[in-house]
Amino acid sequence: MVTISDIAKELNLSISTVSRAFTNPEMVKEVTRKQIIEKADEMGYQVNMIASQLRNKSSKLIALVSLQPRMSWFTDDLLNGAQEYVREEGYEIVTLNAHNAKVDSISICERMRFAGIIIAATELGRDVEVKRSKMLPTVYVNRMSEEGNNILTDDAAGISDLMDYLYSIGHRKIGYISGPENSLNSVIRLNTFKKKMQEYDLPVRDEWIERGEWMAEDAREAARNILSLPEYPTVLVAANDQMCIGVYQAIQEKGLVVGRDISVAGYDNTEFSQWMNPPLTTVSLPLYEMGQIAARTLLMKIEGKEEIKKEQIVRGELIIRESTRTV
Amino acid sequence: MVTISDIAKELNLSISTVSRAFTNPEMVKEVTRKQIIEKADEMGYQVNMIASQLRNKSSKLIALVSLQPRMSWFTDDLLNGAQEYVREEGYEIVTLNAHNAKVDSISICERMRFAGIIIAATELGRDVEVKRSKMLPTVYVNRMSEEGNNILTDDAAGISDLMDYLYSIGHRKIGYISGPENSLNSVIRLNTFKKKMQEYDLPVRDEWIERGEWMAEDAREAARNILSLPEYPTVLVAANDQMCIGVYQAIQEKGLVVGRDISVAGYDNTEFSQWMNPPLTTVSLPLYEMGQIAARTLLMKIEGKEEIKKEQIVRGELIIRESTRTV
DNA sequence: TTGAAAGCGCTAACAG
DNA sequence: CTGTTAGCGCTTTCAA
Repeated sequence: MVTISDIAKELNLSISTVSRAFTNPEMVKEVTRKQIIEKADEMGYQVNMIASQLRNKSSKLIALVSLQPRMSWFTDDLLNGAQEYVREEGYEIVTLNAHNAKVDSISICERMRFAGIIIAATELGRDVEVKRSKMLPTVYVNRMSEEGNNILTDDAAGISDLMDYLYSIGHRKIGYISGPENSLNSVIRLNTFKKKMQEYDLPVRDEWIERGEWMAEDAREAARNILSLPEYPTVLVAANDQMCIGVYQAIQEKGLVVGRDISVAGYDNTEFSQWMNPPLTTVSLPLYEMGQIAARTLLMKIEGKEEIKKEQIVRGELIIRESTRTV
Repeated sequence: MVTISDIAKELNLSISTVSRAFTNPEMVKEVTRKQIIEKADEMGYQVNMIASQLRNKSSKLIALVSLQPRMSWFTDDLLNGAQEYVREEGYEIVTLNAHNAKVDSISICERMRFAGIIIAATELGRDVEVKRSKMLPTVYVNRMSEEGNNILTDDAAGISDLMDYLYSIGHRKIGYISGPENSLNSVIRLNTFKKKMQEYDLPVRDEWIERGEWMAEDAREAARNILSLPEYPTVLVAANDQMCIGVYQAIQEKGLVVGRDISVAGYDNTEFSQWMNPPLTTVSLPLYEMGQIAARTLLMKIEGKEEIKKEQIVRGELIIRESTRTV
């Protein structure tokens, strides 16, 4: 493997000059520099960041640690947002998957002396437990942590917007399929649903509230239960998009048509929601933006600049499609 | 930041003993070792892999470089397969996204002196150009490269299996919506389709062959064209699942029912294909397995063991669901 | 504008 | 079983 010393030897220069040609080019005479760069290219030289990091004690690599078995849509959009931001500042992001790891991912980040860590959890309060880093600046996305900085989505505002919209187009009989009890996102969404119902002076009917584990299958079962009642709602809200697939199935089984006979709305704006038939009304998770904010916050911590907010809450957007309609 | 020398000082030991306690524990007396480990914990010590790598010239980090703007399903399953394999061997994978990077990802891998690189391309022959690494062992997934080792999927076998199945359930009039011409996957799939038609002594009717850019919208248009013909096929095969969404839409627009009036089949077995209505018949891309093979191949290269096959072709599986039926 | 030399934290050969 | 020491490749004083 070629080193600056190899280049120096070839050119009869000192290693310091070669080093400077790369890190402080203006300190090296034009012609010498040209020579060095050329020779380096020819020899296939690449700076050894390992060595330079040991010397400088500073890394330009940020870890995005994903707590899910599959990285998928959640990490993906988050990454894009974060990436765009950090690249402007000369950093790069590498993604680690904490699921099933032999050595915990946080330790890997620490041992590699990465510049900082972004932790991404899909479910507030439910993902794998993860060691907190005492060594590296960390920000948490969709996870509450006492010590770090938390970037959260405004689930209450999201459901609130959705409910207002449904109310405004005439819905009064609203069914709800919640996520699991131990997910904070789920709890917030459900509570907001109930709160809004009270606000509208509408009864919260227990038989119209079901619960699932975020999965299509659970929701199909749940929707079947609700639809088999003597009276059922004019709209079914599910706590995430995935469950709406099951809701669509149950509705179809009953010979009804989504968006005509009964409305459906979800949450997350996952990619396939636009491809459903009919396309699903939902609330977006502002992942791209959360990624950017996470990145900005992390870089501020890394560079030890200003005081940073403990919590930043980002609002999603109501996306109206054909699965909901006026009654 | 605490170092072995800090621990050594606290304990009145030499740094070598402390170092050994971590890397060659059997060389250190039981009690001394216990002491060291305890003190290290107490002080929050984490080995500085940067320093130890500089010394050892060996890394345990493998880079998975994704060439797509979004990592999504493709990289995701690949990663899971590769991860499972390398973790057994004490390696860890970090994912880099090459899209829009300021510094090319391969250079980053080289500069960080990672152990090796897995390059993941979604489309044979179409993704971003990427520098080849002269420094690090590399394997390519779904990308042909002269120098590296290539892990490919058997598109010909996949389409072949699908066609045999369609033929066996009575289909003789088969339409095809191809992907773009400059994607090798697409070309192989299309050519296999034609070859099979000839094999069955069936005419390849040009008006029943359309082309799209892998997108649902293109395929909707394409399917509309085919369905507006005086005579149309009993089954539409699209070169990927994503396009089947558009095919479903076009069929529905015409008042027909997928799986009853006309059959549809795709390719890739992307996650949502099972959630389509009706669930889509398709051919799986064996990404998990390809990930494992890529990992195994790469580790063999890294450890310089046996001779390695230049190309490994992995066969996907025909997945029969309700979108196709006997005519 | 260039060179000599120290040192980042760690490992391993060598000596005890 | 433990300590001393050289050196991995780089950056950065300091001196020329």
